[in-house]
Amino acid sequence: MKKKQSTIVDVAKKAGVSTKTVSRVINNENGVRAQTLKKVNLAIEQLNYRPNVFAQSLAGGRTRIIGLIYDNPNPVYISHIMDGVLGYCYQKEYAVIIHPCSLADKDYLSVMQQLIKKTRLTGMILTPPLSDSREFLNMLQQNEIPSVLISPGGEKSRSDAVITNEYEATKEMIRYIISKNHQKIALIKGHPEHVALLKRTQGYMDAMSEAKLEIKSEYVIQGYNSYESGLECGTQLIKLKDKPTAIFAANDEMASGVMKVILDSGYEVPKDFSIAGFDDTPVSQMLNPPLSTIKQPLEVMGELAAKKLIAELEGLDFFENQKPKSSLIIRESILER
Amino acid sequence: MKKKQSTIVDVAKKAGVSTKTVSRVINNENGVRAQTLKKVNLAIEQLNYRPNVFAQSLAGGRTRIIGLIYDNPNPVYISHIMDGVLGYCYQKEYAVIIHPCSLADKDYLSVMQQLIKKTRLTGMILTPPLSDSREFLNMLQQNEIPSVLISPGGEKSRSDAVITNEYEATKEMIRYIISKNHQKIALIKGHPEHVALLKRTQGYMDAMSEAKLEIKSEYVIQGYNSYESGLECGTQLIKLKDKPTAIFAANDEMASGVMKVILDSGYEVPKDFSIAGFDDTPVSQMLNPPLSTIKQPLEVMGELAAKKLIAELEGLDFFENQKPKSSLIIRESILER
DNA sequence: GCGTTGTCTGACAGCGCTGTCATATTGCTT
DNA sequence: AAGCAATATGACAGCGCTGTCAGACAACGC
Repeated sequence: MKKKQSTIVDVAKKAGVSTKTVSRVINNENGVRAQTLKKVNLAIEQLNYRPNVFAQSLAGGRTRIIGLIYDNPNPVYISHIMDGVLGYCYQKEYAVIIHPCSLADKDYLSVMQQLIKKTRLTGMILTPPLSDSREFLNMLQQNEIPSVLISPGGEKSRSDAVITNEYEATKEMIRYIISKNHQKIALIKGHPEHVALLKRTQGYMDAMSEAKLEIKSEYVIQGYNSYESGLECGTQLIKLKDKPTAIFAANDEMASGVMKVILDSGYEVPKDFSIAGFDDTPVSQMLNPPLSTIKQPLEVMGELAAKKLIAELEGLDFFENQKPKSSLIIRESILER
Repeated sequence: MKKKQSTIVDVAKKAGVSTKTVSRVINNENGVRAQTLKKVNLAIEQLNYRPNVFAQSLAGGRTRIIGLIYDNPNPVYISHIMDGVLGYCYQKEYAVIIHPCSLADKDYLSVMQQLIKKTRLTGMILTPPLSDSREFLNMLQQNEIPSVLISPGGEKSRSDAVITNEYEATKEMIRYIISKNHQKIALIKGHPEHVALLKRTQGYMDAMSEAKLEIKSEYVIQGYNSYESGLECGTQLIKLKDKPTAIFAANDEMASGVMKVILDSGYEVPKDFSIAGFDDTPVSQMLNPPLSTIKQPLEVMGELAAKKLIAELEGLDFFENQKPKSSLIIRESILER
């Protein structure tokens, strides 16, 4: 006795309507009388009916597949985002195609275009730094693929973006450091091509100005997001005559590089230098001393992105006015002077 | 002028055969004359034809979707496995559904069963510790879902598993430590429910025996894979009268916990204690001192798993007799005595 | 009451492919 | 050369759904 999945025909029969009407119901089309709606929904429930996605896609010419595209060397980052996206999509019966994409690859655009053709996906979620590639966005527009951007750096806020209070959080962190009587605070900037990280820079700048602290140009160093880059920047910093007493790095990797250099040079953290990072990667907890950092609610952000995208795909309005909040994680790497 | 995707009918016309024959060609069915095969393939190429997966699934009743299921707190681990799986599946035009699954969840089995029904996937790849759940495997068998297991701990080698030389690699690491004149080497065992990690334990045991070194029972401690667990185990170890001089932990998290405790207690690494871990998580490089560890070729393993699964799904024989090799990463956490 | 909108609902074709089964073709045997 | 099995190919229905369009029905004004 095989339990076969029931089909739209079964539901139609049971409800005493045509299959088309059932179709209308499952697609939330309007123009179905309330009474009919109820009948159909009842039948659906009783039969535990679930539309066959493949038939839907075949007939409708529109799939329920969205792409999650990333070019991020940090697996922890995307894996959390992913959790959020997957959770919501699963419940909404959308499939997710996860795909890497390297901006460094000359013809990444055509690769992506192929992906779209091949998988026939109907929407995309882009993580930084992809979310700042104008070309990419244009390509999507040309292909009529709706998209949602996670933490785009760009100008003004757009409805199709998920952003957090990175700027404010950074500011708060710098303020916290200042409150510990630090005045000479250095900044290691994020990769110049990751526009999103500019907000971190901006947060630093503004917090410093607010406190009327001088921003010495030699305290602001261009980093490139990697541990190695942190190593280099740290080296520069400790060579300075007038050394900073605290260092904020735009991500944890760089912060841990800086810490390493400092420790290796015989200085102590946080006694000689206080350090803070950004991201709350697992490393930050395990560093010695544990690193103070900023944690973004990545899973929530992923979920929100999925919500926005699916709402758009289904032609629904979507308002979620609160933006996910990052929070300070204070550990032992910052000391009061 | 819209460029429509060409269909099987177009190909059939162009090649002067029936659609069914084209279908046979794209599915590698046998019973097609070489000459016909060539004609059809030519037409496919010329039209840049690509079968519509949805139509295939609808008509054939068999999807080309496989599931990658994980219950692993380490995002880095799965993300590398994932890269391997995705890469191969993309090229073979299989879709991958990635889904978490918690053994701790009482009814994870029915959740998984629902997933299968809902997504109609036809094959699964399981990562540890899922790959050791007998129940899970039974359930899959009952649902006739072929599967491939990554690093199952169990008994003998099975054709549907991807394994590495964890045992040998651990042994090698212990031998290396011994070669640095250590005799008192402690082991922090992996989570008892992760059968796969037993191989690490076994590697330690055998390397010690081979070297005719005593395995003091107080040197062998049960860990639970987390950083916190490492903290505890480390505490136990340094309280010992007769302290070990080297400590091998079954993963990097625990190793870093141990290191933290040691450092906090005023001892030095590697001067007082040498330490080694397993996994080569990003942390291991950033620790201070950097941790010696063992790196598994996770991406290769993921790819291999996908290869095996797809081969099975398509009824092909698959022989790949070499198993992916783990390698020692020697950093500064081990010192010659 | 009747016509006239406007609102619901259903019949039906067809999305692109594969399974079944019948038919055509080939190769081999004698 | 005829006969037969083995092999290769094709016709056709149908997978489960949605789009189109026409028909049924309700509501409304006069």
